Amino acid sequence: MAEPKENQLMEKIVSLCKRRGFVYQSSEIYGGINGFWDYGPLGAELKRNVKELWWNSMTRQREDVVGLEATIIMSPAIWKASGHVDTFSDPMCDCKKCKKRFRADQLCEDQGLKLEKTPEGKFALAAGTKCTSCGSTDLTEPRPFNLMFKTYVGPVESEDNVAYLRPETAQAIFAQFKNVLETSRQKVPFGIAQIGKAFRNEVTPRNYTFRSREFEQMELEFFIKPDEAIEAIHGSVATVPETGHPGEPQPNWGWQAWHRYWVEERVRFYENIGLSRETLGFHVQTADELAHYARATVDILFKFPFSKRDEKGEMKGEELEGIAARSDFDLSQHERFSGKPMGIFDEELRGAWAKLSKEKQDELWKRYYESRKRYLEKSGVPAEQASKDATEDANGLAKGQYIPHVIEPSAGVDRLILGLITNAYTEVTKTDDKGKSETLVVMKFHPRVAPIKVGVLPLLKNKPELVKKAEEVRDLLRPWMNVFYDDGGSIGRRYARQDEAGTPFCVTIDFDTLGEKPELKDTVTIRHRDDGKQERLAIGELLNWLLARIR
RNA sequence: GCGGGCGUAGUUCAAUGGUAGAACGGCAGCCUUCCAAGCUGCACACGAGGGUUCGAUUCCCUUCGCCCGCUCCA
Repeated sequence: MAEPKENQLMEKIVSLCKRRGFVYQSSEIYGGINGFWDYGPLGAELKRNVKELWWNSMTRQREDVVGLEATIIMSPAIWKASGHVDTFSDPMCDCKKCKKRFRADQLCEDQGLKLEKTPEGKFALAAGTKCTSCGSTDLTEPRPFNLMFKTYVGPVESEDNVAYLRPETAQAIFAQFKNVLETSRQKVPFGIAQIGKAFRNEVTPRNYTFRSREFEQMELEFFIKPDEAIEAIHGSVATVPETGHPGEPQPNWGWQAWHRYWVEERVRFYENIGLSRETLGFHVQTADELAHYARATVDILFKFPFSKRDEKGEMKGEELEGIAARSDFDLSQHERFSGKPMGIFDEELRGAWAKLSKEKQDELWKRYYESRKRYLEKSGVPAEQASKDATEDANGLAKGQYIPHVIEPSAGVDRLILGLITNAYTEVTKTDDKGKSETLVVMKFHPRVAPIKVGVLPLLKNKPELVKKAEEVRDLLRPWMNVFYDDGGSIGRRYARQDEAGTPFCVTIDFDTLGEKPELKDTVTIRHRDDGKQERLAIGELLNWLLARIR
């Protein structure tokens, strides 16, 4: 019962987005292209506002985060180190009888067999592998399914110059970590933020712009000291409450406190742009969901109209952002694959270490050694080499050297835009004196993200004095915000148009503005989008009044 | 990628083997002293390609796209 209703809502939202110029299908005049979407005039403003708010709150308003803008195409070696070349290309095969599709490696494993590799490097199913659905052995050859978009650098298309469009922005940050550290005069703990396009050749793009093949990410990699270093310097690692914001960062925070901190910082961000806590959901990844290198991941979810309900009728929502504690995995991988040291030297740690008791030194040494050894072994380093390398790493720690750990809040911009749009969508049914009712749409965006901040409207179009004054007000506000001037049709129609665009305020220039009532000369009507209420304000106060509400 | 459904103005819909109408919206003009008022006029569509046919938007095939389910989602 609820299902068609939710689809209808989504359809209405899709129509509105097209009709008002928030979102269009990419390449529409050629029939479209699956998984790609364009933003129209209003959508482009909305998205720009969101990205600017993120960038501003993440970098400019903080002492400890700096920005980066890296290329989309990078050395393919980066994707080998990150694991994407391996994990993003699963061999798949189909059952020719019942048309089911399987991951070839899982299918073999389920039957106690092993996926084989031919000498040419192709995959082959083990003899006798059956379809787990219908039992048929008539299966297609396993075909690699690469989720990364591939291209060639240079005019010659050969395997030697294959490159990939980045499937995430994060890796560039790790790859440039040393450069940023050198040039920014930052010290751990600090972060590097980046906004940019990423590409994934999804099997099935679905749910409007939610899962698309080209999308934008806002990612922060926040580098912290390993807990063993914190303990060496401060005696112990701080514990913070499991819920709520832990407050201002403290020097004795370990990864758990930082992780907690970033989850709450991110929730604050969403609240600040109009997504209340009630519209959000949280998913704490369980041990078996976590990637092997991750210590913890909390997903921030948003309840979309297409989100499913569970058996209990509860809606969890879909992921807007994941905040992952990724240990020192990423930098370690790049150190191993590039051969370039990714560790840093911590003067404070070296000094503190020397003052520790032998017992404490041994304990911390041992713990660091174990965690490095675990990483190396899981990454395929032979046991003997792993323990040798881990010993070296632990000896390094004693001299003040370590590879920073990382907390990664990684958000999808386009998902957030869709969340803001569905969250803003409101229908208002009005009945006039004649009993005729109609449903109007009001897009209740937070003024901070609204594409148009203010509509400037002369009450009547055919009175040149009103038009002239309105144009003056428009020009007064225009350097400060996105203003929309409209003199077409009745004033009510123009209000309705701005409601659909989500414009929080409209300024109307009327005869009192011109001095019909002398005491009201040079004042205007301000009309509020969400309740239609009006107030009167002097033009001289207008700019500051608006700025206070849109910032 | 598989199965099912669907593609007609910007949007929502209608009709038809003889090349299409409406409502709303848009634009222009008139009018209009605060919430999609009114009048006049204008523009705009059969997703694409092929086939059958004297003739295809309509029937058939292919393709692209959208929706639902499966699959996938580092």
